[in-house]
Amino acid sequence: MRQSPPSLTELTTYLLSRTGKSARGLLGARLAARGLRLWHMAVLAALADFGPHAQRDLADRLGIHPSDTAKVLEELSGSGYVARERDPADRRRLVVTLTEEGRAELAELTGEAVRVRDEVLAPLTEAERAVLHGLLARVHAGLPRP
Amino acid sequence: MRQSPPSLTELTTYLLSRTGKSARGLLGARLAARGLRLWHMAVLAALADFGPHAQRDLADRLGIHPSDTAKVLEELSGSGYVARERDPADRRRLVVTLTEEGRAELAELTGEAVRVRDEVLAPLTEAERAVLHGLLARVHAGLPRP
DNA sequence: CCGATGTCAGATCCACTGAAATGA
DNA sequence: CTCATTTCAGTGTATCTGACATCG
Repeated sequence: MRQSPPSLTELTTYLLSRTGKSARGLLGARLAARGLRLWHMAVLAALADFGPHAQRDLADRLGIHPSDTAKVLEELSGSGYVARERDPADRRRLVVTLTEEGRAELAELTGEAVRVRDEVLAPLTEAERAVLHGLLARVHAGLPRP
Repeated sequence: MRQSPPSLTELTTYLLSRTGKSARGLLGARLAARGLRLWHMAVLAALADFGPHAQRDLADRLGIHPSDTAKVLEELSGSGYVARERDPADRRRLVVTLTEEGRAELAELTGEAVRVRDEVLAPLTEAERAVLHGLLARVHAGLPRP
């Protein structure tokens, strides 16, 4: 009686939506336990990978609405994960930098994401997980900008 | 500048979440153009696959909150896609049946889902899409019931 | 441009009503 | 047979979230 309708499970669109929602929900719950949400992690990752950003550039890169970046950064700053400083070359700009605490926290969050992956992908072998990851990476790279 | 942080794209959890959100968003937009949402499609699919249901059984199967099924069914009934009748054996129960119009509409919606799939999975070959579908189906089958 | 606040829609969930079945 | 309990459908409320608009 708990079986999903085959009319839906035949649709890759549906499977993507469902599995994605589970992954999102599980990771979100673990971040929430640390007082963070998904955007916080995305910001930390962007700073770790690409170095300091102006706020606007962060918003552009991640697709966050510019109105919402201030709050996210305010919270990250309050926890000491990022620092905001004036750009000495252009003193109008606020440059956001990842702190050591922020880098350490990102490592923790990455560990949580890995645990969520292991949970969600439990039915798959290691080799299958790698195949899935490769396919999803190509799909993701081809997605239209939001 | 629009590149996603590798720290995130290395995480299958993130890719699942992102691609899933795209799929959900694209399909949701197409359903919205027809005045429907994802739950409406799920209900039509369940009725097509498993035959008439009492409302409560529909809610159980799909994981919809029972409070929300009434509104979804009201809307589907208003469009003539489902019919509701009292169960003569238990007059509390409303038995929901898919109409011919509902079956036709479900076929249309399925077509939309296929077009969304082709759009999202554009970077993959046919064979790769089949592999992805098979992996996702196993992942989906292993997900805990919400 | 930056930051803060407000709004709006969507989803989920809980509490309650009223009708009907069930069983001690 | 009666009465308390349970089940079902339906309504409304509350909360949370994400995305966007407005204003200083």
